[in-house]
Amino acid sequence: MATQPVSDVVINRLPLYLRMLEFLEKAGKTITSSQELSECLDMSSAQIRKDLSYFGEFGKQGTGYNVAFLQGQLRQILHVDRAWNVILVGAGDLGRALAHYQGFAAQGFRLVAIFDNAPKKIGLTVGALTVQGMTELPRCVRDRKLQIAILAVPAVAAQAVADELVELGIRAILNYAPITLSVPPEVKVYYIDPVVGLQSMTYYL
Amino acid sequence: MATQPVSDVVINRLPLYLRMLEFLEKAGKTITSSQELSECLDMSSAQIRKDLSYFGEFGKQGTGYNVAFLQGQLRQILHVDRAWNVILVGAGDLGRALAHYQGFAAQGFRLVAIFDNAPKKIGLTVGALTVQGMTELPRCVRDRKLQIAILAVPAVAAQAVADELVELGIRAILNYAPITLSVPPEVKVYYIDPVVGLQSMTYYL
DNA sequence: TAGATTGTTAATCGATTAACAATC
DNA sequence: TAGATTGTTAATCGATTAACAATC
Repeated sequence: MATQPVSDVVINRLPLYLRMLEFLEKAGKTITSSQELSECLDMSSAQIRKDLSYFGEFGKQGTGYNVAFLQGQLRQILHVDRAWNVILVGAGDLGRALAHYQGFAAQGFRLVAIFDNAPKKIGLTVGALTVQGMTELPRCVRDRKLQIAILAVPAVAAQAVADELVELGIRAILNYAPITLSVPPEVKVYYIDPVVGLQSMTYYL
Repeated sequence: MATQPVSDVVINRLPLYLRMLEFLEKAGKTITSSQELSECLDMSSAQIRKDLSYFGEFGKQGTGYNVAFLQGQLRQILHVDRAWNVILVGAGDLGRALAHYQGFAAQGFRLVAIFDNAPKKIGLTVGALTVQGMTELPRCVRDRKLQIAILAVPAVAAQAVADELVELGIRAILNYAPITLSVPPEVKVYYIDPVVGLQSMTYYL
């Protein structure tokens, strides 16, 4: 319940709680409990209560949690009670698919620019945006003080692009390139590699 | 070094080791060490040695690991020393992008069919495949004894589709739908939700 | 009130790491 | 041989859980 450093593993679960609360709200629920959440999320109720307790007291004994209230609290904690501008680097198949994905904007992540270094791709229209050359990237990031980037370039190019992004002030990278990036500790990287997921699962087959 | 149950957290790191070994091999390295791997992957060398030790002794004191040999061993352990056939359910923007992604086949995951329930989408050509209706799904999975599915349908449809896949014998689901699925314990689910990644990172901004 | 559920503690469980003998 | 690095142990560290007083 105090402001002590909270571990990564706890932080990574908060978005799952938030997502479930949105789901319950859509289903018309106004109240829930750590027990109900734990069943839906397949974890223990003690874990949910403990995770939340790092940030405050959000429930009522005997009753549980108000769905809308806890949602609001989680948004504040995660800093998603505001919109974030995001750039996308890489306009290949994956990059263009990500640019079309509605789920980002639906959660307050607004794609404001797309970059690629291939002359063929520069100038292409992707959704509401036009692909810009990498030379335009520094001004865009600096002028708009952007902090979040999505990286969807080939593995061989990823580290160099990451270096540039970090240099420009980017603090969070959603990395789709199948490579572990080397970045300073103050920069966060979240890795998405479907092949890693498949290879983990085949172990059990 | 024995065949005891190895924890999920260890299994999930093995694909990262494999990926790094492929990278080192491409870079012309024939030998590496737990130290070198640990620096590239940003973890401790002791952890890497311990993880590998659950499965055997793959290195040589004083020398390190043969890159090609360790790669082969990891492939065997993860059961990716063979090709796997995979189906994709959902032919929206995301599904079609995944169908075009070359990275699956490059690692031995062959997409053999795509399904969707929207009449508009059925019959569309996506890469080398034609979108089939969901009514065709049972026969495909059963006849080919498929075990792996990629789920790229809207959140509201995901649980119902997952139930059907499990019923048909699917044992591993790569889930792109932003929802926690309820499946029996013998079925593995790997979750990919970029919004969850972004929301975890904004906590630190 | 009786019943239910929180927030928190202490115990347990599991994962990581430091250190080093073995040995290439 | 001297130097290097593994595989493994034991210690440390951190995360999860069981349990319950507090209280709505």
